[in-house]
Amino acid sequence: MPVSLAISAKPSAMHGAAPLPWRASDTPAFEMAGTVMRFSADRPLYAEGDEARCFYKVVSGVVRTCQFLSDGRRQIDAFHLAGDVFGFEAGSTHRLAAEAVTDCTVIACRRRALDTMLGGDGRLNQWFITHALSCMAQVREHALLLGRGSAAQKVAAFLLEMAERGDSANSVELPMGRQDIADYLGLTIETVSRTLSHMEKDGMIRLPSPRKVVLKDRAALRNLNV
Amino acid sequence: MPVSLAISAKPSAMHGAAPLPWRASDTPAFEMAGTVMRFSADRPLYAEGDEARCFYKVVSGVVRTCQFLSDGRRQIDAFHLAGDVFGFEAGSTHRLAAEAVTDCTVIACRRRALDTMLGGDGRLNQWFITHALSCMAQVREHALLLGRGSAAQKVAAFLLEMAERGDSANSVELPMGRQDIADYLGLTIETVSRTLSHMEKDGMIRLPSPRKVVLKDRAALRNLNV
DNA sequence: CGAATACTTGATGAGACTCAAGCGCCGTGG
DNA sequence: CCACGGCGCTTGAGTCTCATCAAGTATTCG
Repeated sequence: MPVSLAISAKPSAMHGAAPLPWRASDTPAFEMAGTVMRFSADRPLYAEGDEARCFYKVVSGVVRTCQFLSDGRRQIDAFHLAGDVFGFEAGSTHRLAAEAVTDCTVIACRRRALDTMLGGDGRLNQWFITHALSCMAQVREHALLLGRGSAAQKVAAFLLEMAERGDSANSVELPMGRQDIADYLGLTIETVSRTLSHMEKDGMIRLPSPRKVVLKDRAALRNLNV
Repeated sequence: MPVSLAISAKPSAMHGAAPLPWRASDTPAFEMAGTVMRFSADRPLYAEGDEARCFYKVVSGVVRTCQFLSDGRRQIDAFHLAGDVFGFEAGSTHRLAAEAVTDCTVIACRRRALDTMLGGDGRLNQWFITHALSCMAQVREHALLLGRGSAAQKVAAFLLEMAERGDSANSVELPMGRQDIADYLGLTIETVSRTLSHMEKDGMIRLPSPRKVVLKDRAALRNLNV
């Protein structure tokens, strides 16, 4: 079931709320053949170490890429929303597992097909190089947050990121649970929960329901930034 | 003073001691014109925000890439040793500052020259894409260490990395001071120092001098790993 | 309605940071 | 040659943040 896979302008990860070095106009208007696949919430798309035959573009829903630590903890590397591309690897295997956060639809694209194209199409090359470098900047941002940020800084950065990636309204619907947030930020669910409660008490946010956050004072959240 | 800039097989950063998805045989045997430059210890090569006209390859000595945080702390992103390439950016400016750790010699290569070549040479494209993805994997590794590792895990990983990147002998000569190590690992100098002392007491390492470390029990160090 | 799941809240403790002092090395100057 | 000062590193004591352990509440779903 080959389907058009327009590679979008949006970078593939949610690593940083920082302004991205990325413009819609930078994106070449190329398309690639792919296969539509559906996954229901919490199903794996692929596991750590699986052969990296495909990379993916999210059509709808949310996907997380993550790795499992020797002590059983899990580090979520990124959340991938509609339009994001993920699963492109340097080596022959996936270094990160990918799992559906919500029910989702993705387009899978054979990597070999891309490899053959990469010799020829200049714009395609440019796009992938820029995409890779762009992702790297985001990973760095995330690394900084993980390594240097306090719990409050982490949660604030996360909320601002989610707001920015959504319709950027003040009301944010979180597609993932507390455990996912904690594993993304390198915290425990208790600390995430406490930090959110504390922010509500301080008037920075409102929590009409666990999954819904209203940003009341973006400036205050931003001021926490690393 | 144009000089040959053979892009080496070694990835450009010291982000993880993990086996790299990278073979010497993968490297295209292309060369590029560059300019030799020398810097003495602690001198900046470029600052955060500088226009990214060039990228660099280390000939000798050590360079660090880092960013400064709003509270005055510094995060070292990577140490670049002889053969490493760094300073290649997605956008038009350097997101990270680069500074000489020791006296060093680098080859600077104009980025524009590369951009024009990227349209044509397939292998060159491949190399850069792979290089970028490879670096990303290392940044991820570093992010994991920063976010999830204990002080002992961080220091152990750092020592193993340094050993692996050097001649891989058990005796490692550290080119940087404690503050650099601390800023690389997201710790304080006191914690780095204490951790090293503790490891010596436990018989994992020996410290003949502050800058010299002898790995006595690599397995024990590795067992600390995240 | 009841059970399971997700989330919140509280009490306690471990690990790393901060502040502060002390050590050792090296270069300078008397 | 030795005294001095500066710098990098080490060590110690107290504090703070976040993880852990443990209930308790809310929400969903059978």
